[in-house]
Amino acid sequence: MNIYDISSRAGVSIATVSRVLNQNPHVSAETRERVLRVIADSGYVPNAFARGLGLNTMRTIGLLSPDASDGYQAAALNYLESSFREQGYDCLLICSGTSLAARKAGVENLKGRHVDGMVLMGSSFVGERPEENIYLREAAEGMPVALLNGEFDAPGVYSALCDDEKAAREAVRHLIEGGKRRILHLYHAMNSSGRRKLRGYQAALKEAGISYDEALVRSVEKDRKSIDHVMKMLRDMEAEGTRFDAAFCSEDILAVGAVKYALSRGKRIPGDLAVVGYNNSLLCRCCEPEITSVDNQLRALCDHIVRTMTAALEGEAAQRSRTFAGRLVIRASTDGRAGSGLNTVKKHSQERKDGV
Amino acid sequence: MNIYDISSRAGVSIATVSRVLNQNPHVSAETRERVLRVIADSGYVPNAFARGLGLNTMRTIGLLSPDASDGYQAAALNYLESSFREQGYDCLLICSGTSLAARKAGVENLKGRHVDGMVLMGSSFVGERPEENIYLREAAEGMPVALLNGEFDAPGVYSALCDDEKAAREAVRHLIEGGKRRILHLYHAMNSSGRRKLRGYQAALKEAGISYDEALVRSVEKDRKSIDHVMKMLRDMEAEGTRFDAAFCSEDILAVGAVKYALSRGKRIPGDLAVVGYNNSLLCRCCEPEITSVDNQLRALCDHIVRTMTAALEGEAAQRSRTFAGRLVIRASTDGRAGSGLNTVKKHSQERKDGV
DNA sequence: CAAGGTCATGTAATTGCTTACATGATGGCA
DNA sequence: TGCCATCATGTAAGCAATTACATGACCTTG
Repeated sequence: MNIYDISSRAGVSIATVSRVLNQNPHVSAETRERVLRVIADSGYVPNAFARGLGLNTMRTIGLLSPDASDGYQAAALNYLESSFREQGYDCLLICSGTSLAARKAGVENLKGRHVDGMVLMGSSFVGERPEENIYLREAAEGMPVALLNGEFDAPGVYSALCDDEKAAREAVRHLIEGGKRRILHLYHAMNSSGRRKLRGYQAALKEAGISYDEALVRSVEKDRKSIDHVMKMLRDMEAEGTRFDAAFCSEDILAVGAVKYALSRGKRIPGDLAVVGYNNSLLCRCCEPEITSVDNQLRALCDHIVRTMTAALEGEAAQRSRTFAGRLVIRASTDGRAGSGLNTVKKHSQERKDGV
Repeated sequence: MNIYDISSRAGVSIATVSRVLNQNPHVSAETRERVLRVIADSGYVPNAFARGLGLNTMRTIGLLSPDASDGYQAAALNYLESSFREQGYDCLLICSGTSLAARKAGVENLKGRHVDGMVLMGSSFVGERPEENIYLREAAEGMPVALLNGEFDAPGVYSALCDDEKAAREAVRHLIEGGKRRILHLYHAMNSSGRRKLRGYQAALKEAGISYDEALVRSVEKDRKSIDHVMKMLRDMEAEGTRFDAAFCSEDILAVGAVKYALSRGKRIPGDLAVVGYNNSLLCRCCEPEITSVDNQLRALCDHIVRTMTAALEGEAAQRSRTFAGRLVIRASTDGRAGSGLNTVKKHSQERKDGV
């Protein structure tokens, strides 16, 4: 069943059928109706590949997620896909895994698929070494590339990110204001966002006159075992004589581990150990006490990416990069007075704008 | 840059270039190498649309997820995509939303895209009314359709599902063995899986000689507000004089709400209120006490779907439907002795096989 | 040495659309 | 009435691959 079948059944040429399919106004109402009836009767669906070949686009965006099962990326995925579809673009998904080689293969896969643009999710796409920035060739060749939570200044590369440094500084400052001095920083990856968080952590310590102690900064894998890993690590640290009274974590799941550790040792929260997470995911509400966390404005980041990507695809000028301020959502893990459901939003700092 | 450019630069015909691209053995080693070098130098990438037009496939599977931000569907998505890609299929993602109209539009979108097959995620795709089974036309027209956690007996429809009825019966039996008699059933959707769970709940009550009380069966929206909704609902129920000593929930997030309710009222868990969730998601481990939950073998379901889908696409015979047994993972919310990390697996029932 | 087989390579048809350009009908207006 | 603008419609040339079939070189073998 193709456009020729429809044209002969309707007694018109294929050009007319095509016009009907594409809402071209140069068709009489009568003819249009007849063609539409034939199409409906026959269950004809235009061949998308042929259309793509002629137009050189199938209106597809590639989404590359190192780990779509992660709550944060899943939420982003869901929101990005819906938004792009609203704009008439469908999304091809690649869950690459986190290794550089796998992510690179993902980018090449998307290129081979001739997607119109691609969105790379997560801060691991901005590397310090040039070979880590695996999308630059594609961007240079004219395919718009958007980074969610990463920033790279190059033509064709668009990005939206949270001001993690500032958010981290505020989070750690909040712990210090609660009287904490020995503050752990548990992180899961020292990628671009991880580096920004670390800088914020260090800045907050510095402004409070607390010296930076490398022994308090530890990395933990982020997966289903993270809770147990964190518990074990903190137990070992205390056994070795390392003291701490708070934890600033780069991910909510690590914060859950810290809370569970405190509970397992009979420590009071936040009295003996105050805990801050990052991403303000569902997990924060599930813990008891509930966990203070940084909301990094995922919706706003995604909105910006969809806007700039569609603008770029339609040849309009688009702001290359935009930074959004995080919000510290204060809960019981840092504030004994905070009851369930009565979350306080600490800061709502102004947005900063960059690029064009 | 197309196959003609490559062929003229390499001094061969387009057929030879095509042969090199497709690993056709009828090319001399020397020629092959020359062509590959030209391709590498020029950065040529074959046009996927033209290829798709000729072959009438772009090796794409459509994944339709009503809500990809849900932890369960996200995990399925991630695993399905990786597995399909290993088999040489890329995935087009549609996050439709849950309404029937939206899901139907999603199916039609995928059909228009000419995907090779589609996977519909979630039990809402099996309806009691015929018009709810929105994929039957596509299946009849020859596109394989796979249902994750749903079952429908028709040619071209493949499915993998958890024996929710049995799993629910075991879960409720476990509560009864713990001495509970007034067992709530909190559910989020009365779709095919919801109906199976309800039947299991009723069966367990019946075999224990406990009469079924409709007042204990309540529905709750599943979203970020679910915790608060459940808390409020249970508070109201108790205020109205409804008594209960356990809760069997169709989703982990609802179980979290039940646990939080108990904590907020100073009730002991599991003494005053025992709680069972469903899906064995990360949330179960975050709560304190940790939550007993049904693991419905997502990996196995996904594996079966990938296997049958690829078999169907390659024209091989494939088992149409397969049911997997759930596993009850016992934690502290039903068993005071269960410590963190020391989870017990209650049952590991045999699998049942159906269809061909 | 001729016939025939093997193998690398080329030619050209095919896939199903979009669209620039051609055509022809109709109607208004001088 | 004749000319031209307008508009519906048709013709045919792309788009960039795959692949059936043709060709011709070379080798084997009777």
